[in-house]
Amino acid sequence: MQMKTGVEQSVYAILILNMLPNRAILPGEAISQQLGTSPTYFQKLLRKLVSADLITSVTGVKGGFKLKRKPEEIRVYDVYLAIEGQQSLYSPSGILDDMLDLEKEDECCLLTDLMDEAESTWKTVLERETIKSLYEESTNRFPEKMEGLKEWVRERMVL
Amino acid sequence: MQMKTGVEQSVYAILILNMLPNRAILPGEAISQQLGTSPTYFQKLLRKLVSADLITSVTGVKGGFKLKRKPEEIRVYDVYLAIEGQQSLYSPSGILDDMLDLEKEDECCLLTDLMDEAESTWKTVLERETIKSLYEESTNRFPEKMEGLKEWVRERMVL
DNA sequence: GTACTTTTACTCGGATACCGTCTGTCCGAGTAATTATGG
DNA sequence: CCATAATTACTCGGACAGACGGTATCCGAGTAAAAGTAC
Repeated sequence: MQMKTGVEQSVYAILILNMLPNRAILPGEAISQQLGTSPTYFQKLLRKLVSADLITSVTGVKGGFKLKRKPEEIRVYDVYLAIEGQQSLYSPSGILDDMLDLEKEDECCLLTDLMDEAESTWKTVLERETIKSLYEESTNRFPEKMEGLKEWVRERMVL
Repeated sequence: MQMKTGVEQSVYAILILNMLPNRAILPGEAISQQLGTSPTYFQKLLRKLVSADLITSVTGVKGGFKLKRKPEEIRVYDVYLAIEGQQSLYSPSGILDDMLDLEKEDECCLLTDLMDEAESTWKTVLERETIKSLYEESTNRFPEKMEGLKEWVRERMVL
């Protein structure tokens, strides 16, 4: 039970896209280069983020990606959902129903309520943090390093 | 990112072992039969529960398993730990360190704090519920069915 | 009837195979800006 | 100089290969109760 590595990559990718000036765009390969991940696989992650309406894509020459929402409206949980999907961490298998020989309408899983609640509190924490808050935190901790990254973005962006 | 099915099986297995009278023992195969799972794989789960000090085993003829602790001292989280292991759900990959070109002592992951906190609250919920509380809940909801199961256990137990 | 041996029914733990999912690669198609070409 | 065609640099989405972990099976070894055997 481990979170996919794609979630972390996606968060940082969005953090980079957040450095773009208005209407500017960054090609996917530039981002994957900065992240140091495999370009082809990273493209698949980007498409998931597009499907989830977190970023927009522009096709053709001078194409690329940019944020679709304001950074304060992109929660870490949104990124998680986009990459991992919305299925819950626990899926009951109905063992208890067989053991107790329960009818259809009585079907139950003692653990479901508990697990759902646990996952819900977990989710709540991930909903608190947004790209904006992450961005501010990192610029506070590493102002000059982040400025350098921003500079890099400006060199690679188009439009 | 899905919880292993073994966690649910283990919880129900312990729930069954909780029906044993004092000093009685139940062979692993009887349990797996009741759960309707593959006997060989289920044995591996049982051994994990033994290693985690949740249950004790008796070898030889008339051998089997029984609870090692009182049901109120076995939390769902203990079972989870025994099966899934104690590794955290999120493991940072250090991408940000490379991006910002951080030194060793500055190494950081913006997401670690958040993820750790999320997992912590999740854990807390799983620590609340114990085998005892699950057992009481199920006997309240299905008193006669649970009594039937208890009867089955008495037929299969040894010693 | 007692001491000893054999059988039996379990757990223990390793080796191994299967299978689904995550990771990663490749390719053809679509798209739009840029460049080349022809009049 | 303008219209059109070809090239280029991207995204899109599917097909597919490899790695890894969870699931599942098998087997030999250890253990202790029970059953069998010898005297």
